[in-house]
Amino acid sequence: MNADNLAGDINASLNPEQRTAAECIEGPVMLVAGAGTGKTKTLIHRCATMIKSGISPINILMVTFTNKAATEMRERLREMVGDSASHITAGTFHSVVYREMLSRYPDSSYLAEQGIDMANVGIMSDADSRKLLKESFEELGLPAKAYCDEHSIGLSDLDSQMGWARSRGYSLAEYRYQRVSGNEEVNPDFALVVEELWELYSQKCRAAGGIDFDDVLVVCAHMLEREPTIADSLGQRFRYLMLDEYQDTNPVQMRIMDAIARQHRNLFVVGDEKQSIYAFRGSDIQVIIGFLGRYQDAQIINMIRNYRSAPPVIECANAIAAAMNQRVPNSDGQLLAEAKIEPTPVSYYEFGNDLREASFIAGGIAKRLKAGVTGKNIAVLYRSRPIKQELERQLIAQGIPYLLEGDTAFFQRAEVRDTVALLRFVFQPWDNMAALRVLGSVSLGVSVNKVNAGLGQDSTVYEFLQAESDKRLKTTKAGIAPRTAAAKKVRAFLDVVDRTRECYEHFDDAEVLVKFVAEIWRIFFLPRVESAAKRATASQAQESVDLRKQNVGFVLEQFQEALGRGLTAEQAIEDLVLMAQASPDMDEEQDGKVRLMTMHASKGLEYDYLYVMGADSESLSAKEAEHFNDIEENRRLFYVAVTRAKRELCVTWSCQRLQHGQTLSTEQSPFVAEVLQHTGAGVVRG
DNA sequence: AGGATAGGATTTTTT
DNA sequence: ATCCTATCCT
Ligand SMILES: Nc1ncnc2c1ncn2[C@@H]1O[C@H](COP(=O)(O)OP(=O)(O)OP(=O)(O)O)[C@@H](O)[C@H]1O
Ligand SMILES: [Mg+2]
Repeated sequence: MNADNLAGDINASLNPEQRTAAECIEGPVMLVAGAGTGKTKTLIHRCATMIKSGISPINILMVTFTNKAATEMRERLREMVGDSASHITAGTFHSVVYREMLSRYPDSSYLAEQGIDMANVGIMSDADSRKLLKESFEELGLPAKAYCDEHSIGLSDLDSQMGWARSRGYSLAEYRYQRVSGNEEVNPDFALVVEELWELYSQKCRAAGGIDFDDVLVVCAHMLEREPTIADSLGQRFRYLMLDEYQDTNPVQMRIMDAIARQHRNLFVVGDEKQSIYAFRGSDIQVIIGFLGRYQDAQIINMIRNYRSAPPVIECANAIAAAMNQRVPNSDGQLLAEAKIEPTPVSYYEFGNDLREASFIAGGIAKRLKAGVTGKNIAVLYRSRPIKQELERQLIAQGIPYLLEGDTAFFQRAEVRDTVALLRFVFQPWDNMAALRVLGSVSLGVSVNKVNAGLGQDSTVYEFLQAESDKRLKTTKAGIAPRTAAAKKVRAFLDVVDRTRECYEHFDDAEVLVKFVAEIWRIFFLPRVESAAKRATASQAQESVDLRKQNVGFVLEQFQEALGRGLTAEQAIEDLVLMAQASPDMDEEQDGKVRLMTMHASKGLEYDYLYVMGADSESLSAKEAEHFNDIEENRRLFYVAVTRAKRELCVTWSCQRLQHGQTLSTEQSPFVAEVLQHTGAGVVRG
């Protein structure tokens, strides 16, 4: 079949390299190119080309870095090919692996061996796993504790080691093996403590009926490698694999994709090694750098034409790229400016303190808005969230509407987590984590400590509560004694929980179901919220109760909406846990709001007017110079940040700023210095 | 059950 | 400096 005839018109807006990539659909292909060269655009066109040429969308798997990116892909694809776009599988590694891989092969012998029964296991939220990890840490044996004290090792050190090992695909057994077999990379005493923690933690996860985010991927990788028939069956379903942001893939994710592509080898990856910025979370730049080694017949397509940014921005980006040391071979990493945008020089501003810096930026934004620029076309990027504090104050003071992109505060709120826990408890009574959280937030006369003390192995909190609800008063009279007060309360609670679940099992009415859950919350959770609010001042109190009610209502609305889309209750809960759901301010009018986000969160996005703030030597450099990669990664982060700009770019920093209540003296970031030297640009002192 | 208080953390993420 | 949490106390 000739792709040109069928797809020629849809790819008319592509340049020759992009077209080659979009129309080369068999075999391994890597599209590796700098920022703004149209990688993501090409990916979407390639998908559209395949569908137009007769490939069934159900055979296409597209993996993106965030849920939001997946939604946007599907949306843009729909514009090109219509409703068949909704039949492709698009999502993050975690959601795709959990839903389409682990859940689809519950009879896998590997899963059975690992004691994972997909019918009674749920994906655990980050907060849940952190809680279990902390408990495990406290239960470490005395020698381990002594070792930690002596070497001032904290939970975070052990956690990041565990995270690193699992991002590399190690199971506990394999991690232990590499210590026993004398791998020198990790201190064996340290590794021993990690193993002990890991063991305790896995037991707790199993007892809680939870599988954590890391394990979703590790377990899947092992399952596919141990049972190639499963990998091949997935390969038959997903005949075409596509991955965006390949530079931030970790080795387990790589193994999963390689396993599925084993037979057909139709693997299309897209990325830019100069934008690899998630190593702290296990991503490995070597995955993209080593692609050609793993697929020696792969077609490699490079692109250097940037269609996003004005020439001065490109000059700045090129200067940063020129200083990089970890590069894909056969390219100098330099971009050519193709966008027809009137050039405005990049400006670099140094301020005496963070206050002046913030008010300069707020003032600049106000000017642009006045000139008619829409808020959503302006963004401010920073390395870490505290950097933006002063700016937020200024924006509020000046009445400039803004939006924190990538903010998850909503899902961290107590009442939101309570509501999710309640949903989990209602529809997955075996979920002990959820049950315990519910128990801690309602007043049933049964404390969490009591349950923990009385809970036997292999029994659920639900069963424990059932037993509690049948406790009788001691009585000398014959006949059945009445229930204790606590037992009555527990009984009442379980009754309504059971009735709700039965309603779900027997009727298909999401609205009634959600009304039931809302009612449970009102009866059992609200009183505690109200009494807590009483202690605050009267006006604040009512506001906070109302806000909480609203938030609970919002979560339930999302849940109902997910059920309405045909998802099961379990899947709708997964959506909430994976935070694939919207947060409440998403249905407000957003276009007028200026965007504030971390540099990490800005990956893949673009804005007409861009401020990169806090570009100082403390935030944006390598503090621990012994880690060569940290320098490289921070430089890449700066590269990602500046390459978001379309028209104008302004880089700012201040010589003094407040950190943890103390004044911190800083100077310009070394990466800024590199750019200034390379481009000959000057600094304005504001 | 709920309040007070001491102690700890305080990049980057949302999967 | 400030916020959060765990723990102890009432
Ligand atoms: N051939 C082209 N002609 C005109 N505009 C293009 C072309 N290719 C891409 N663009 C535009 O350039 C911009 C950047 O494209 P895209 O986001 O796909 O780049 P990218 O390589 O994925 O960038 P990043 O590395 O930042 O993710 C978009 O606005 C896109 O519409
Ligand atoms: Mg992109």
